[in-house]
Amino acid sequence: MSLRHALLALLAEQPHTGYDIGRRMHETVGLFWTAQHSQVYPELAKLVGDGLAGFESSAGPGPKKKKTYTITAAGRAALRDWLSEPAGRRVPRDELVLKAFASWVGDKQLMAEHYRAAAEQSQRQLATYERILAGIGGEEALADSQRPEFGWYLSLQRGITAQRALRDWCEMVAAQLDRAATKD
Amino acid sequence: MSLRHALLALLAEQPHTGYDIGRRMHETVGLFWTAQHSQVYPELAKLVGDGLAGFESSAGPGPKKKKTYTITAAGRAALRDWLSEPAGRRVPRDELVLKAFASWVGDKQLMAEHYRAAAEQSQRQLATYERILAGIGGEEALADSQRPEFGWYLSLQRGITAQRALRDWCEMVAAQLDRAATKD
DNA sequence: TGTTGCATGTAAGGGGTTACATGATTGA
DNA sequence: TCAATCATGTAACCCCTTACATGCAACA
Repeated sequence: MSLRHALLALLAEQPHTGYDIGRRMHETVGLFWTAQHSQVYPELAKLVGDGLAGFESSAGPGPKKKKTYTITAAGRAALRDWLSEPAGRRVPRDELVLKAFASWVGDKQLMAEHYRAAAEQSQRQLATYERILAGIGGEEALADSQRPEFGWYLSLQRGITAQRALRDWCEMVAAQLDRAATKD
Repeated sequence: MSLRHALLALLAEQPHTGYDIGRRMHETVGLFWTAQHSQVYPELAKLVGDGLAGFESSAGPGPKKKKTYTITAAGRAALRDWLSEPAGRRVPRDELVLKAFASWVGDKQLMAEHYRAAAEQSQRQLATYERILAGIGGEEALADSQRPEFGWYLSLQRGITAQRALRDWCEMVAAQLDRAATKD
């Protein structure tokens, strides 16, 4: 139910092609939502069917025409309505936590390495987010709450603080698993 | 693919009924994985089919017999194998972040209230985790890495630090939205 | 010549949620 | 008497991932 709102949010900023949306979701802000292009294309078609988006066709590089989608007034209104409702909380499903929960059964040495690797990956992701944040001007992005940068700042902050917490936890787990491995 | 390992992890601790597993997942450690009973029952049956679990029937309160599932040696081995593989990272899908991203379009005052409410809910969840942690003896749980409490400690720490980060971020967002609302 | 990027779609299958269905015991 | 708790299962549907399918342009 939220993918359509993610699309509307991106279209509210500026017109996009389906390909563009899929790419942006994966490259830059995989922090708030992601979708495969196979999911994006049908959903964009539905948005048009519901009058929430429109598109313009132009010559594409492949056999199919390139479609550039734009949000409509109705789309903007739908987005505002959705923003007025409280967000639905869904339970987290994280394999890292699940494996930590079961770690008393497993090989401590081996698992410690995995958590150290996870901490490093988290660190890299963190660096990416910080680079993007610097790119939009850091705290200056908060100056005008009517501009997209305001939203970027808030969601990037979430990505940064969440990755920091994840990285620190992974390092703690790795340390505890190491300690347990050497004690045996 | 991970639900079966979540079930194995719970069965490794002690025998459970399907109902029991569903309840525990929702009440206590909804922090690492959750599942509806409609998903748990068929998966337990599959585990038995694969020789990873066994069960004993006894008289139940309803029309059906009560089944108490136990992990087998093969189940324990499968769990250990799975723990030796690195965890698959999946992208987070969080409506709170998505709405923050789009907040420049929405009603700031209204949204600020939602984020404050989310912060409070997060605070309550945090308190629950801390209570459970105290129940298993806090850091003493780390003493023996061969006992389930070791895993409980690690995963509860994840829940606690993640909820703290979420709560703080929600409060920051609420404050920024408030500031934006009064400036208009 | 082979790979990457741009660009759009369909199909199959897995995982998960919600709803349907049954029924005894205990406590308010 | 009504609701909650224990207890097990099935069915329909939605969301998402992976794979299939096409094809031009630019670059190495």
